[in-house]
Amino acid sequence: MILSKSFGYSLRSIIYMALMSNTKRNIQLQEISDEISVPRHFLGKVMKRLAKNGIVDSAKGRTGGFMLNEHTLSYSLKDLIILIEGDALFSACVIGFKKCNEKNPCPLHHQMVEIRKQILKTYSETKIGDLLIEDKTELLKSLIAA
Amino acid sequence: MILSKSFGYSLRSIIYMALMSNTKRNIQLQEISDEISVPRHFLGKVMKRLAKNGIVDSAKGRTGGFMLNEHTLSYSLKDLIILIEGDALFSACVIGFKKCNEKNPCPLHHQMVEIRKQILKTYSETKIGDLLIEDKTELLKSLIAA
DNA sequence: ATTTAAAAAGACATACTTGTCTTTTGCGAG
DNA sequence: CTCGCAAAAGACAAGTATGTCTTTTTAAAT
Repeated sequence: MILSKSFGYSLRSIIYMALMSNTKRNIQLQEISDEISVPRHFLGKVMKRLAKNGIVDSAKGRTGGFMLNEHTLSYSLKDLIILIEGDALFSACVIGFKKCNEKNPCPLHHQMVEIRKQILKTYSETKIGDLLIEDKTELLKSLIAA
Repeated sequence: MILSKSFGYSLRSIIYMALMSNTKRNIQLQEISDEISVPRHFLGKVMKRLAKNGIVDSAKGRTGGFMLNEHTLSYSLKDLIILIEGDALFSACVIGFKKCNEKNPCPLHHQMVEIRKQILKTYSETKIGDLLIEDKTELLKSLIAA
């Protein structure tokens, strides 16, 4: 798969929270993992990472949980991917050359430059909030169906 | 990394063999792994797979080794990637939806369709032989430098 | 203050990719 | 025919992503 499961879980969780944030302030891990059908404790680690890096907020204690903040939906896919996967997807040579660049290109370098240009453009321009389509019911259904 | 090490090793080996096929008929695993600096036995498994699937030929015994065949350089990057990595890169939903398609798209579906269109085009149109640039010395140097 | 319930943290298990080592098989050289 | 050397094959280890379980920390509710 192009992107990791951790990334998929992150994105689905944030979208789920965005859909629910009208009705509730805090959303618990249990609810998210139940609703989008992902392993609870593994998701916990992923969410912790999002929280530590300010993508979402979190609160401990009795009425604790996770919540979006004013920036969450403004982060781009690229931001989220780099946080979860690192930047190898955008920078590392696809066939593992340590020093692969314009002056010392690997045999695939020129092809990859073009591909990455488009990937980077799409992932940079697409904000998480852009994924919130009009039909909320349909969006929720697709989140759960995964 | 977008593509696996196995794929990188495959491609580098084939290109190395292409560069050497003027002077020798068979090239041994030992030589390839020495020259392009990859783990010998791991490369053995990769080459075995290439041989089993007809991408290259192989011969056992005293003067054995690997050799290109008349089709090797005509295979596309896509052929090689699918053989080594499977087709998930081209088909699987990037955030893991089991049933992700036009009618039931994941939130990233439309963005990914465009990206994959270009990836598929580039990987399909690029034959392994297309990577054999004019300057053989430069090409060999880049193979070894990885 | 005590209890309760949540995230945070950490130990451990599983699956897959990558890497190492040894044994088996097969073919050409002598 | 026998020997040597190559690929082929298989057992095993390391590293990483993923998944499970338990303990610790923290804050609200009572």
